Amino acid sequence: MDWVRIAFHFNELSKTMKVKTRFAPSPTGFLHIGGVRTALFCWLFARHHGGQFVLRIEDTDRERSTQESIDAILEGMTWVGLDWDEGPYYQTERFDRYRALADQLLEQGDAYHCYCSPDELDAMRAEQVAAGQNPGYDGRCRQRTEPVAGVSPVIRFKTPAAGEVVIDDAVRGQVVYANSEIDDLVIMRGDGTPTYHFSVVVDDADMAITHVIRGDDHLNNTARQVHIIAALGFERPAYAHLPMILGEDGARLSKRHGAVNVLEYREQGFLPEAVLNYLVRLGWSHGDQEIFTREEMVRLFELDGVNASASRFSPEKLTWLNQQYILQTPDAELVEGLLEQYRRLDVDTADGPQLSAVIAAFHERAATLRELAASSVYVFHDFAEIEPKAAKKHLRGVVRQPMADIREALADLQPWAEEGIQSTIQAVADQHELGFGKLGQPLRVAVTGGGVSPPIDVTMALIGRDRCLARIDAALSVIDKRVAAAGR
RNA sequence: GCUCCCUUCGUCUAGCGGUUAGGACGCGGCCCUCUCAAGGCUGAAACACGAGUUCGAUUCUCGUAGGGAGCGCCA
Repeated sequence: MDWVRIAFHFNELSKTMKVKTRFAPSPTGFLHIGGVRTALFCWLFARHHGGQFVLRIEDTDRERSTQESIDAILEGMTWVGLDWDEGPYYQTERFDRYRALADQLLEQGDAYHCYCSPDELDAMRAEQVAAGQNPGYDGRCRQRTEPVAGVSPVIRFKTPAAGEVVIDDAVRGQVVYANSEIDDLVIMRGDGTPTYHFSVVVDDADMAITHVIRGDDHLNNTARQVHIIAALGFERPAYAHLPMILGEDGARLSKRHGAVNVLEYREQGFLPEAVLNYLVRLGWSHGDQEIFTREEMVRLFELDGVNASASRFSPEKLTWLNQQYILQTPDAELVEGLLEQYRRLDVDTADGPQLSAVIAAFHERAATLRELAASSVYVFHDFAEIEPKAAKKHLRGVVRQPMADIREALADLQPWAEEGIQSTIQAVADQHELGFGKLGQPLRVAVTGGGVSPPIDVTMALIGRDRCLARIDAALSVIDKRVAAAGR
């Protein structure tokens, strides 16, 4: 069966030659989340086989390539920790090489100059579509012998007119194209720069790429590239075309789908490990396993676990995974990222408890570092006012006396620690014949300004004695005002 | 329009001829509980449709439908 043959072919390739993959983004924007998934699979495959991973910047389109984009790509790759062994290479530094090979094709008779104008080409395509044909260049300049004055010609590759191309793809199986469906594509622009189809082929060969792993939007392109490879006498790499990642609505991922720039996830308080773990499960699986360490991913990743159908991006699941990672990551490793989030919130953490203690107390109720920071601000800064709803519900006359008793006992508590705080509250509750919760919640509101926090003893231990006493005093006066108002 | 690819719960997926079709996210319920979480248990929820092949199809083949991609002097 074809499948078996293809799988065998892949295994043999991996064994006999050193595996080398590449990620080749074009610097026309930020590093896309879909691009990261592609890079991840390339990286995993290389690492799994003890091979090399190359980063190549495809910047032949000088109109749209920017240094800013290059920086964003490098920063994004670094953030998620997909390290490369070679590169980054830049295609703009290799123009001489492309020109030389284009000349070679010209001499061989596998390419020719084309003088057609854009208008002429448009008209031709319109006609073809009207006639129900697959639009494509009809090769009208193949026979031309005389240059056209004033036109700097492009170079087109001469695609075989008859026959077919067969591509063995590691995820698609065998895909066949009739050559009649493939037109003569432009390989060199009028200005002497190469086009994508030409530069990829040359670079992949020059850089000895063994496995081309890329998005399946390139599947159709592969047929044309394979012809160029043959004409140049290069060896064909193995191919694996990955399914696309769609937005939540099933449409292609784009800016309107929120965060598509990886670096935005960093800003939102996601951990790179969580992002990678989420992405690896989009189009790849290993039985029922959901959580993979980086080492596990490298050890378990294989192309035969990659499926063929497109998947949708689910922010909910990413968020869940991120929380799992926040829960599992040693507190100390979270400190740096958390500090960055406090900085964004303008929170000064100098006057407060150790951040690792804050993390330990808050991590099970925060899905992102951003949430973790935002929900713990009161540990470092006083709040402007108590949430009205929480105050109304819990700061009542009945808790005035017990709360005052607690305040008094707490003032002398030694040491200021969870156990003592807990037993103090319990003692006062017992004394007033109240359940712990009857006092815990009002205290929480007094001390945090809201109704949600870690356990009250933990929370108060973190906030510190001085702040707690002052806030309880403030709450007591809120109660007093309220009682007075009610009594009037 | 033409060519190619894809199709299991709402979503991500397991399954590789015979299963009560499994797991995860999300959603509902219960437990735990000083709040909120986390955690545990639990419930609802899927093989797009139609023909074949076969003793037997979610699984293999072919159609149909739906979705995606490509068809540039973009990558």
